[in-house]
Amino acid sequence: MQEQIQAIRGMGDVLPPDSALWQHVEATIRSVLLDYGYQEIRVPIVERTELFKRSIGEVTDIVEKEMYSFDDRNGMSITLRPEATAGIVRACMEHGLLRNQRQKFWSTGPMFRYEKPQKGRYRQFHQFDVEALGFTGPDIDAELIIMLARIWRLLRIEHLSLQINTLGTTESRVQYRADLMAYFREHFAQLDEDSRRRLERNPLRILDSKNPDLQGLITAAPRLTQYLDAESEAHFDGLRALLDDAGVPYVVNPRLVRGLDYYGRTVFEWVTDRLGTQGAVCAGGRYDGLVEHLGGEPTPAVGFAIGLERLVELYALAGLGAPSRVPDVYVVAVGEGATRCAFRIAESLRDGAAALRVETNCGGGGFKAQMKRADRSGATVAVLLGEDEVSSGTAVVKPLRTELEQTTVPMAGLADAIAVHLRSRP
RNA sequence: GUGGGCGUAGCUCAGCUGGUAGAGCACUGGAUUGUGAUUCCAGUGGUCGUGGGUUCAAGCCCCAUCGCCCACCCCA
Repeated sequence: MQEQIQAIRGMGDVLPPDSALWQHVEATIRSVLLDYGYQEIRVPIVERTELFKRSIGEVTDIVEKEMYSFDDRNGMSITLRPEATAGIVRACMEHGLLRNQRQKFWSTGPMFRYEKPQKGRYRQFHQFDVEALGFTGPDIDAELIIMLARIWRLLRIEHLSLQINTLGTTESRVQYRADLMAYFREHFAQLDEDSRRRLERNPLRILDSKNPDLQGLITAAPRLTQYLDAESEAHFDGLRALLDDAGVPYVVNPRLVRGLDYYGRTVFEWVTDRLGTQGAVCAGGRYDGLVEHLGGEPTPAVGFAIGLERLVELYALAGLGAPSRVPDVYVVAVGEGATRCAFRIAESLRDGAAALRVETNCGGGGFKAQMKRADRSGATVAVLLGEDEVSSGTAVVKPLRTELEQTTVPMAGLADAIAVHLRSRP
């Protein structure tokens, strides 16, 4: 016997009934984004490895050990995208979409990161990504966050809290970073193993440490706010004012930093405590330096990514289900003549003014078996066709959700007879 | 990458200190010959993740491997 081929580690399937949950979550998000004037952009799942190295940063975990990189047949190194921003920015530059223009884009699809899978963390995962390019002021930052709050509200998702912070400009952060590094070097002996490792590569992350032994040291560390330039401070104040006006609650978390190098000024994160340790459902921020860094004109930009697996899981926990889509009619047909008749009837009911949702029995079976299927389909009424009906040109209409009696009607009156039952649907 | 737990029918699981597998749900059929969701009866379905090893004998023990789960790390 042949070995069963399994899915690749960390790459899951979405099956019914979960797929209905995904559909609902995705449709809700898409609809809000379109309403706010964001347009869809579709970019390849594979890009040149160089793009991600340059945009995400050479010394990040993502680039160093999490990318799915391959050589293609010409020996060019290509990579399954670990995130969406790089590809979208590349596309914008390539097609001249940023020349004196502003763009509001959204995109969605799978991302790939070679990590050890656990709850809320997969090797193939899905994001909804939004990028606003060419906007400088805090208004667009606020719009993104307010828009997200609306999405959560429409999905009736609770237990999500918003944290925001500002990282200031690149210049101010460079200074802060240097001073912070110096501070932790002075207290090197007190640092744990993780923090020592972070010290050289990303000292800001030490501030994020969960180790209780370090909290005193962290509290006494230099604060980014002390380094903020006036402009960044004003930008952040502007954002907060707009969020306050909109009634979107938030917590300013001075320790909130980002794993990707290109962020500056606004950063934000929606987190939950309901999904275990991988609690970041949506994260984003400003990356004013990225376009220039990739060789384009200096272009302000801000965006976010929603982790769909995590969001769907959170939605599932709320137990709200998905809007169900059941047929109006299930056509039961026993015998070859009846089957042919059933197909004609089904199509004409679908074509009719009422545009009925019709499921036709396929796969044969007697009346009993077909009635069972009709019931399980969730249909409101069953239309029954057998030898007798075919020869007399009639059909039986049987309500499945009410106690009303079934009726036998001539073919021409079928749609009307069905309509009666659909109106009295519970 | 580091640690811990788990892997028995499609699904949820039971299987005592090792003696070659069971339940519920689902599915199929039946309870007077053309009719569902209740009830009753019967049936299909598993080389116990995979590969080795120990043993007279392994689902239960050992090793390896694949996968899942949880935490660290990181992040969506």
